[in-house]
Amino acid sequence: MARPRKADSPDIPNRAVTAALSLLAERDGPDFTLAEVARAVGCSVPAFYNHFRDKNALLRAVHDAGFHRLHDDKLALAARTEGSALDRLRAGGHAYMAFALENPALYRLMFSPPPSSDLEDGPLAHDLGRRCLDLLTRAVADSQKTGALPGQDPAVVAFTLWSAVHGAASLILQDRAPEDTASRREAARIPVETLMALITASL
Amino acid sequence: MARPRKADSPDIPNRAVTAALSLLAERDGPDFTLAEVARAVGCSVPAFYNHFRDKNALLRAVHDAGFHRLHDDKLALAARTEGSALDRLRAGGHAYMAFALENPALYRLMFSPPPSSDLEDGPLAHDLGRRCLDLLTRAVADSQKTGALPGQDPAVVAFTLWSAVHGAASLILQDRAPEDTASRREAARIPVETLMALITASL
DNA sequence: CCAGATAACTGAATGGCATTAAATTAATTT
DNA sequence: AAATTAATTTAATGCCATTCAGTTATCTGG
Repeated sequence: MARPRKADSPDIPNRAVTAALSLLAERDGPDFTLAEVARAVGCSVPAFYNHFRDKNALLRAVHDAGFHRLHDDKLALAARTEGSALDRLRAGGHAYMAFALENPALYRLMFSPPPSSDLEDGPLAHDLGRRCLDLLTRAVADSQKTGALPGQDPAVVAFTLWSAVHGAASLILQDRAPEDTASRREAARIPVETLMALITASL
Repeated sequence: MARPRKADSPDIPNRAVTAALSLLAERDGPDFTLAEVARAVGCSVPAFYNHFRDKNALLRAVHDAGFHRLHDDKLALAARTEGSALDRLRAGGHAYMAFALENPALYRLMFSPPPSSDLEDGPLAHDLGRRCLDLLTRAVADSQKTGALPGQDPAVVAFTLWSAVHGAASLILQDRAPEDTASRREAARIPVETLMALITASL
């Protein structure tokens, strides 16, 4: 099916994803039109359909690209940071919030996954999110070795912490943080520190 | 502007909201068409525009109705439950998760608010969510009187807890809970209990 | 009860946008 | 170089929100 294209061929799929990422970054809303993507890529709209089943397929590709970025650019970096296990947990939390605030539209897309009209749904998307969660689970397990969170299942704690930072990011991006927080950056810092305080209180 | 209508008039706005709530409950996706709403209400599509500026205005009304339900049917009830402050906190958490699981499409709409093409944006929507958050803040403050969470700002803790349950609900509705949880109900129970364990550990 | 004003309603456009269809061009194979 | 296949394009098609122009119902004051 995927006949090799001419070497200097525009490589429409990658360029479409890149263009969509740019459009998401420019606008605040998650809505761009296929015509815009096609114009940015330099092809006509129907040509797009030779590379993606439909618009949702593109959105899902962008969704996956977002998780790759989150994992590689932020979380993996934070996990490699010097310091105690709890420090890495804190760094990961702040890195996560920073990613959400820097890429609001992309973040929203990553967590309002477009309906998969495709049969092979779960595998990749699931694995990508899973890899991010695994990073977190490991940090939790390491923290437990230092005495924190005694007797808890690290996977359960990791999911709860992920829920908390995701929920906070989601609410802040909707301007639903308490109105007395001066800036989004501050609103994003507070829940992470509060969670860390809860965790250290269990020592 | 709002000329009083004939007494037996169909009261299109309320019926439209009710119809939209039904459609959201039936379908899983958040997408219904104005024609469907109009048919359920028993009027033509353009008649709809005499009562709502546009479709987003209806979505915002449904959004608000969702917060009313959440507050009145669930959270206020849980806040009145017998038991210690921590028990009420736990009951509120479970009630919140139950609401999300029972009304998935409505819940998603409540937390992906449609763009407000209306100038008077924030007040009501904000106040409704705020009232829910206030309930939670009060429960946290009461819990602190019994020695939990010493030295923390109750408003900050409340927002963090809300973030956590909202994030968990959001992830579970996307089938992003760890795949080893047997059912959604169980997946919804676990994060609330984990948070309660963290809180009681601070005693 | 009636004439005029005003609001609510309806069927028929309009227009944006995703998706398809039919036809054309380019590339690859033999 | 002819034939097969893939990639692309222009021109539909269709769904749906929104708007128009005209019509009917309701209310007001005489």
